[in-house]
Amino acid sequence: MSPHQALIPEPTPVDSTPTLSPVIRGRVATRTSDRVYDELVSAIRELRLAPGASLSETDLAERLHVSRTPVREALARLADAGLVHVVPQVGTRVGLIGLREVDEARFVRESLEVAAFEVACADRAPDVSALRDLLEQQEHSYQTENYNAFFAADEALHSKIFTLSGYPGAWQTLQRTKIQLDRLRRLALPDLSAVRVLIDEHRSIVDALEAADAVAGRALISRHARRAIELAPSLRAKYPDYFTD
Amino acid sequence: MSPHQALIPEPTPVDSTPTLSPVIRGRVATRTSDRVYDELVSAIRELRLAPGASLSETDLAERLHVSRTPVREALARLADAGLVHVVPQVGTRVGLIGLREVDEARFVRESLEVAAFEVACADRAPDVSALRDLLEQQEHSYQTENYNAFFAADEALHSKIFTLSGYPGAWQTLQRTKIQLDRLRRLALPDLSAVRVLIDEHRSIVDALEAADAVAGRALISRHARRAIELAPSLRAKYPDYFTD
DNA sequence: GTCGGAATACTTGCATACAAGCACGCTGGC
DNA sequence: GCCAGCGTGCTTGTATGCAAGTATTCCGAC
Repeated sequence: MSPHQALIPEPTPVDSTPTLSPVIRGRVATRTSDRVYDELVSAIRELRLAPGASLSETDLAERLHVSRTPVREALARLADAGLVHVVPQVGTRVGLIGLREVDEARFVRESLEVAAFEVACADRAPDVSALRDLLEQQEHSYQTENYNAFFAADEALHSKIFTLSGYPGAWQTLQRTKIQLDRLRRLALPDLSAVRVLIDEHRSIVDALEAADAVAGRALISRHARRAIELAPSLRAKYPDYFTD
Repeated sequence: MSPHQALIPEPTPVDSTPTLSPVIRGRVATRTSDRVYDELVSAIRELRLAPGASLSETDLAERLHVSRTPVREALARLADAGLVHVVPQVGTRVGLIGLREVDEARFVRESLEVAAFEVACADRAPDVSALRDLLEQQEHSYQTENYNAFFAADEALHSKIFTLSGYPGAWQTLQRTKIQLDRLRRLALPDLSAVRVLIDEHRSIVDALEAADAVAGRALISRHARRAIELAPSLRAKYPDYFTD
């Protein structure tokens, strides 16, 4: 039905301790609920769970080798974030990509990143060395066509700008609303020329930050934030079932 | 221990259907989990549950006449929002008012409201009649010293600005992070002169919006957003147990 | 062939039981 | 009097069972 197959994990036929796999993503996830939540969030963001896909608590529970309880708690948090929609006695499905929500997320992202950029400029000469390193990583990811690595370096760069502004928590806030945009970008992903454009824009933004040019940065970030959303129409034509107004 | 007594509800000695009270806050809350969540959120925001207060799932469950399951789901969502902190096998406490978090929330609020204001100015002559009505309500609340009514009208006014900007969802995003600020303001609440200042600032902001003066509005909103946070030091001196860095 | 109705299978919501772990207090020894 | 060690009680985490409701599907009547 889509190029992004693969539900969540393998059925995991045999395992020494099937229900206990406490270590996830480098950190110790003592709570099974958190493990399920992390798994579902990344699956939704990476489109391994397609927009509109039906979810069943019992199905997820046996796939993940846990009971329904932690699955339910994870789904409750996801529903709170708007990533899934739960209809009592009917079913649970992954939220569609709402074009209105996407534009609102764009607005929030643009507003916060511009503000963070200006603050970072106001403070003394910002240290952009870490940003330069991330640009190098992005170039390397571009040349090796490693989209996942590019995504990670992209996230890290934008996050770093908030760190430089002195408001790293704002990035956490932003990430909550940004997932809609992430799914859109992930849909448009296998586009090397688009990645080229993004990297060049990143470089311009870093240059403006190094020069503490708030005016230029504002325009650059504004345009950069609108990149993803301008792909929406063609993507909706290609994957009409994934979208809603 | 504090002027904000009252845990959550009354013990509710007798009731025809104790576990079933589906109607809450005007809307039908079919899910008990949602009812508990709404109750806890408002209790935390209104300081009926003090920062740092210990919560027990079993205690909450029997107070609300429900089982632990919906309480746990509500707490999971609250923990996701940073309002409570759950330590496995130890306990759950209401999150303290983190001064760093408060300043970050101020940054997010200021950034988004300034951006929304500018967008609202850019669009043709905005209709400020609803805002004028809300100003009248605030004046009335001021004269009758009805702080809760003022709070509601205050919220409505700021929300309305986002509606006028065309990004009403950004207000939802903002509310998530704004709760920290709300608690701070609630602590400083019984201060009539402060309310006077806030209303006057609101009026100036509405005037600037009607005149589509983005530059003036930016400065006004920026100052307005910093009002709450400048009360932090004295409040921390008064309620040291409620705060953290 | 088509339409209507009832039974069935599935979904989520809630309550309860059991398990594991930490903190505190009490008791015994020194 | 003080300290160490153990036990009890509390906490949250997870699993399971039951209830209520909806969608679907199958069967029968027309």
